[in-house]
Amino acid sequence: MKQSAISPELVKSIPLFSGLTEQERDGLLKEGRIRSWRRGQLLFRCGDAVACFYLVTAGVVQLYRENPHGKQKTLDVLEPGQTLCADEIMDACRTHRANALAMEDTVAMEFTQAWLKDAARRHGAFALNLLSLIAQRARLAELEAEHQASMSAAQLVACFLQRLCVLHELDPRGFTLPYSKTLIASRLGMELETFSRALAKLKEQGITVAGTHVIIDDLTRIERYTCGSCSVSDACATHGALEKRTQDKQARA
Amino acid sequence: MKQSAISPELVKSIPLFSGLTEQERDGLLKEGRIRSWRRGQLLFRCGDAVACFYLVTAGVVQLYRENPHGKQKTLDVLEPGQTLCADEIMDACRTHRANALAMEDTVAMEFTQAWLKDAARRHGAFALNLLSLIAQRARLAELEAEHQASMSAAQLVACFLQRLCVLHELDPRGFTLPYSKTLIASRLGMELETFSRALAKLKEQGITVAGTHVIIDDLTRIERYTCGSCSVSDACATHGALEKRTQDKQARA
DNA sequence: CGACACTTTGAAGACGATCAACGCCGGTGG
DNA sequence: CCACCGGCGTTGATCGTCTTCAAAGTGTCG
Repeated sequence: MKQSAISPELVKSIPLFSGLTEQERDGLLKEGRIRSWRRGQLLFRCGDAVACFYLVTAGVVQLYRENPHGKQKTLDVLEPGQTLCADEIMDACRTHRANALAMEDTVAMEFTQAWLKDAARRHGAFALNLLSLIAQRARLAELEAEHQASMSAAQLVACFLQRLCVLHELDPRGFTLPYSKTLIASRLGMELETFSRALAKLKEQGITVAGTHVIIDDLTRIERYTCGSCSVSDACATHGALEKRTQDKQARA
Repeated sequence: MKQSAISPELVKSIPLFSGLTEQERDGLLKEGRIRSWRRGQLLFRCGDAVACFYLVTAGVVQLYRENPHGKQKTLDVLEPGQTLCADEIMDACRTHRANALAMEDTVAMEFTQAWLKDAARRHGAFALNLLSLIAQRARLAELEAEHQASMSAAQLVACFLQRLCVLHELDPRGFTLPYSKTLIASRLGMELETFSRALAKLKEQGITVAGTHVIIDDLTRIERYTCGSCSVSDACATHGALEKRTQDKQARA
């Protein structure tokens, strides 16, 4: 196999394979099958039997679910280097819990379930990497759930924008939203109208949004969020600030 | 070590060790240290450095967190045979994300982090069991988050009671709540008052609660919840029923 | 009996969802 | 070139649900 679908740099940057020798890694990788999807196609559908483990090598994949009323909630947006279905395979549950949609033309490597389990069984390092991956995803999901429960819409949006800024290495003094507002609202689990109104409130907080252009005044304490923390307010600078403001407002009234 | 803190039956029922030989299992277990806590003591505190992996062998442990306003949210209630901190150890995060409180006099085996990682590295079966454990916990947490977001308080309570009934093998035609209402409300992420009012609404739904005594009329579709599913309404019998009722009511008005 | 923890009930308020209307823009077709 | 349309986002008004604060009820245990 002369030509690979995945660039050497991308391979090296994937934590799942760290600690393996190049031979081990390439041996594992060559068992994958390369597949492509056009923008708008589904990689799999919620309720389908879980069949494969995926490693995205190009494009963007949206994971979303619809609840009984037809409302869509976006769970995640995956970019090259990220993986799908590790948890669904390890978990006893046999069906997909979400839809996976190619938001752009997408290429991914596809592996069998047995491949994933064998790799974990055979290579101790791989098993630990996989454990770490799943545990981290679980922690983030947990943190997010706590945020949803304890923060207002405006606080959630502020958190999201700060995090976006850090994770995508955007300049806080001025950047363009990488996703549509509809998608972001869905990702944050709120209605588009609520999101829109939240943006207005943020102007007073030092976050200015006009169209798709964003300016964040104070990004000082942002690292705390990214690494997670015990207290939610510690974890999110803007959360604390807004909190205090709200209390002040109540005190005035 | 003649006397063990853990009964042979309990050991055999722990999925984490399945697929290992008895020698392997006992070899692993004997590296654990037996510790006890009195009712009301903390096993560890939110923010502490993660130090150990625990296997509860007697008693009850409450995992909870407090948010910035001092509100407590109960994350889980652990009983003998269950484990603590697997995810926190595998995850890169180095501090506990919750408090662990002994709700009764409690005994647990304590293992080092290195023990857990070595066990996963050395024993393929153990690694897969651990992956399965963490993935399942993550899935349940995700399901719960979705429930929180899409169901009313009454629906959440109904789900909880049904699940309680199944998991604790209680007789739906009449059983006593194993926890205080305050604890359950905290577990469900709602205020005690909201919980109390929700119970009243459930009377019309075939779930009668008087004091700590509960009667559930229809438990027919309960298994669907336990095994999880794509659609939330599929996953929770009462959710669907209440949903329809609400829509009917709106249609009438 | 009285103290205390736990629970219930009432009334008010905050917040987000929902419905509806409108503005903005890019594309398509006449 | 213009008219029309559809997707996207904003804004206003209303409504239901949960939280909050307050008060009263229930039970147990000394």
